[in-house]
Formats: sequence, C-alpha cells, structure tokens
Amino acid sequence: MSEGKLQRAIETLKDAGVRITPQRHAVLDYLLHSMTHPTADEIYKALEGKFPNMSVATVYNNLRVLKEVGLVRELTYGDASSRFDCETTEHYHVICNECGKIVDFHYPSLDEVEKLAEQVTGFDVSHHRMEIYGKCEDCQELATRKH
Amino acid sequence: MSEGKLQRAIETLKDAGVRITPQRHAVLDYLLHSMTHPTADEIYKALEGKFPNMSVATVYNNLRVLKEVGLVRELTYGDASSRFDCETTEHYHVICNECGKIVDFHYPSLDEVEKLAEQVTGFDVSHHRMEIYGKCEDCQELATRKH
DNA sequence: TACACTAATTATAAGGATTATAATTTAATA
DNA sequence: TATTAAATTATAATCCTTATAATTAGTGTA
Repeated sequence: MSEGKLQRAIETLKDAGVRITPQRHAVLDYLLHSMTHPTADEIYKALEGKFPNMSVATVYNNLRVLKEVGLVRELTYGDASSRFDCETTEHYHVICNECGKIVDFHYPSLDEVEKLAEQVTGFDVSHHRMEIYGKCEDCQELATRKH
Repeated sequence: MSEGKLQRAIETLKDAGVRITPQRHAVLDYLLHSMTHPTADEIYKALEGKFPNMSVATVYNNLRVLKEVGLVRELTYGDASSRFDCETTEHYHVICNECGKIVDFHYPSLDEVEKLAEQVTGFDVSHHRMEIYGKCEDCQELATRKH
C-alpha cells in the first residue's frame, strides 16, 4: 500500500525537477514508513547502517527539499528539536507532556477560525496549526501504579 | 492599570516562595508592559541599560521561573528563537509569514476539540495551542506597491 | 552509451540559542 | 543584624542547524 505512496512521492519530486539520489530516496522512504514523527537525528541514525558515509547535512538538506515540494511537514515544538511528518492528509497532533509521544488526531479543519481571524486582524490567512497537550494512557497508568 | 497586574504577579511569586530580585522584577515588568512577545535576547538587550552586568542566563532563569509559576507562556515557533508572553487571558496568535509580526486573537476556546481528542486518543488533555499564519496588512500593502 | 552540466553529497567548521557550572552576591526571615 | 538558601554572574559547554568548499554523481542529450 505505501509503495504506491512512495511512487507518487517520487513522481512529485521528478515533476519538481528534483533528483532522486539514494540518500534522498532513503529519507523519503523512512519517513513514509515511520509512524513516529522522527527528528533529523533519528533519521540520520536509522540510515547510517545503509549509508555509513552520509552526512547530517544531507538529512537536513533533503528534509528541506521534501518540505519545499510539500511532501513533508516540519513540526516545531518546545525546547526539543524539530520533528518531521509526511504530509498525507490534514490532521492535528496530540502530544504527551510526560514522554513526548505524538499521536495523530483527525478533526474537521477549523475554517471558521481562519475566517474570523482574517476579519479581525486583516491578515491574508494561509494556514494554521494546532496541538493538543496532555498525558497519554501509558503515562497515566504509570502514574497510578506508583501509588 | 497594569500596575495592578504587576502587584498581583508579585503576590503570585511570593506565594510560590520565589524571591523578588531587581532583575526578576525588571523582566516581569518588561513582559507585562510589552506588546510584542519578545525573545529572551530582546529582553536582555532592553534591560542592559538598567542592569549592565546582568547575564543572559539570568534572563533565561527568570523566564523559566515565571513560566513554572504560570505567569508567562513560552511560544515556540519555527526556526526562530522562543518568544515569551504574559499569561493574561486565554488567546491565540496570528503570525505574519513575511515579517514575523504576532497579533493576539481572541476566540472562544475550543473545548469540543479537547473533548474529542480525549475520547479518540485516551489522553488526559491539559491544554492546546493554535496559531494562525498569513500575511499581515502591512506586508500585503508592500506587495501591491511593488507592482 | 558516453558526455556535459548542474545539483547533491560529504566533511568540516561556524552559528545561534539555550543550559550547565562554580564562585560570588543577595533577598528574606528570625 | 546574622544566617541561609536562592539568585546572579561569567564563562564554558551543549545541542541543533546551517554555511562552505571540494568532490561525487544524477539526468537529459548527442
């Protein structure tokens, strides 16, 4: 199933005039198969088996390119480093305050919020982001077990 | 008017057992009177006239303390540095893609989103954040003037 | 298939934001 | 005023990310 996604993503890259290098392919493939919204470093470490000479800069460069083409989204949170997410369908993220786990959350896009913001501020609104924070089930369980 | 706010904030700090040092007082005062959601460095630079020997670490330390007590919120955006905002009333931010300007935007809090997220993910939700991005009026005008 | 052109990679260094450390100073309390 | 723990300072260190320059390699064309 996600092989089709990969093929379509590669088409998108070719259409944009972006070369398909083995490293770029691997980063894209890893992100498409990853469910964990990895950081650049996690991607780097995950691929160093296959590409022992790959530079961290390559990971960052490719993430930038994939972002520019619209295949990947960058998630910037608190004090930690950025995480990267394959732009599939529009969705929000629920983040655990304790362990940092990120869970996808689908919700009808908040168009009316964007509209109101345009009216009130005079901005020409392009998009919005939203994250919901809380304690995940695992961490809730851990907390109760301690008592 | 905001003198009352300052007094109340200082009470909050005292109740939490936090010492009121001149530097801490100045950081708090600056944030309360600031409309621009400043970065740590901006605060540092703004106060170096009054405190020529103040360390950047002091600014960061105080921002952390103010955050822990709940008086200040940290806003983390894309690639830039964090910005800090006095937690007054609940509100959202509209951010200009071009110049980075941040405008406050009031909207009835999205309780139903939090509720649904709890049901779907099993999280114990504590809060959420949302930012709306677009082009501000000034930058729109600049763009049209160029043509 | 080979060539040429340009983009991508690599290795390294540099940059900026934030935090850690240790010594000194100071606010708050009795 | 003396005491004590917390806050400040100065500095160095850390982490994430980007810039640079040289080398390598993808891709369209002959």
